[in-house]
Amino acid sequence: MLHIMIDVEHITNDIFARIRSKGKKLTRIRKAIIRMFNVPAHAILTATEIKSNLKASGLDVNKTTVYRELQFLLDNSIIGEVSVKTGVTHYESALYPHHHHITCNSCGDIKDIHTRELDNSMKKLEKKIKTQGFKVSEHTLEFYGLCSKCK
Amino acid sequence: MLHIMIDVEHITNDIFARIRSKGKKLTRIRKAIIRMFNVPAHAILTATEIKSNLKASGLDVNKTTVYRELQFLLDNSIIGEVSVKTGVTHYESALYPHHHHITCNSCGDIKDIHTRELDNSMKKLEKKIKTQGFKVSEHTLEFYGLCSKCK
DNA sequence: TTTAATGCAAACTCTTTGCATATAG
DNA sequence: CTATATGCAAAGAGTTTGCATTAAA
Repeated sequence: MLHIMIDVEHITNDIFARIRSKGKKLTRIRKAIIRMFNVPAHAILTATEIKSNLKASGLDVNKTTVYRELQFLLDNSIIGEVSVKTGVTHYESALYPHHHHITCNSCGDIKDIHTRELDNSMKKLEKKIKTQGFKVSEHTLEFYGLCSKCK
Repeated sequence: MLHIMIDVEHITNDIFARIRSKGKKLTRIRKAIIRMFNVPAHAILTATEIKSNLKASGLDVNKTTVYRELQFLLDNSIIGEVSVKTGVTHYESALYPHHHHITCNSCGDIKDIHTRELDNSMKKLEKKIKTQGFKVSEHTLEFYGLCSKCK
C-alpha cells in the first residue's frame, strides 16, 4: 500500500496567499470550501454536497454562491473536474499528486487510486498520439466496480 | 496506424435479432438510431445530435422518444455512456472493441484511440486493485488536448 | 388484438444570469 | 471607499414522467 504524505495546511495557506495576491477576497464561505477540498482524505464533492456540508457547519449558503465559487476555484486551478459518468459534476482539489479514481457502481462511493506503474507506458502512449496529430494536455482514467461493502 | 475491421452489417443484424427475440419492436426510429451508432467510423453522439440527425433524414422525432430509446439501448447493452467531462452525456456503440477517446478542448471533437500497448499493465493494475478490496468491472481512459485543426 | 412505442405537456434537476445588497480589504 | 462576493428570482439547458394515442407483431 502506497502512502503519499500531503501537508494540507501548507497547501491551504499557499492557496489563501495566491488569492490575496490577486486582490480577491478570503470570505468565510471561500475558506470553508477550500478547506473542504484540501483534507488528507482528498475530498471529491458535488455542488449539492458542498452546500449541505456548509449548512451542517452552520453556513446556510445560496446554491448560486456555491456554483460561482466552484467556477472561481476552477478558473484559478485550485480545483478540477472529476471525469465520472454519474450525470452530476464532481470536483476535487487540483493540488494533489496525479492520480485516478474507482467508483462503486452500487453506492456511488469514489476512492483514489495511485497508478505509478502505469505512468511510463502512459507517457509513451501520449507521445504516440502526438505523432498522430493530437497534442495531449491531460488524461483521466476511471475505474468502475463494486467496493468491499457492496460486493 | 492500427486498423480494425468491423462488420457493421453483421453487428446490426445481431442487434435486430436480439431485440426481436425479446419481444420488443423494431420501429423505424429504433432501427435508424441503431444504424447511426453502428457505422465503420464508430459514432459518438448526444441525444440532441441524434434528434437532429433523424430530422435531417426526414424523421422528426420527439426528444422524449430519443431519451427513451437511449435508455432502452443502454438497458440492453447496445450502447454505452462515454465518460467525457463536457457536461452533456455522450453515447457510443457497446459492440466495438475496447478502446479510448481523445477530446479536443477547443472544438469538442472526439476521436477513438486504440491502446493495445497499455492493455497488459492495465490488467495487472486491475488485479492489484482487486487485492485492495474493490472488484473492477470496467474502466475508462480519456485524453484531452488539441486536435490537428485547432492547435 | 395486445403489448410496446410515440407525442405532448409538464415537471424536475443541475446550472447560469441579472440585478440589487452586503462585506472584505 | 471600492471592488468583490452574496442572495434572490428567474431563466436555461438536459433529462424524466404521466397519460392518451399510435403502430408493430
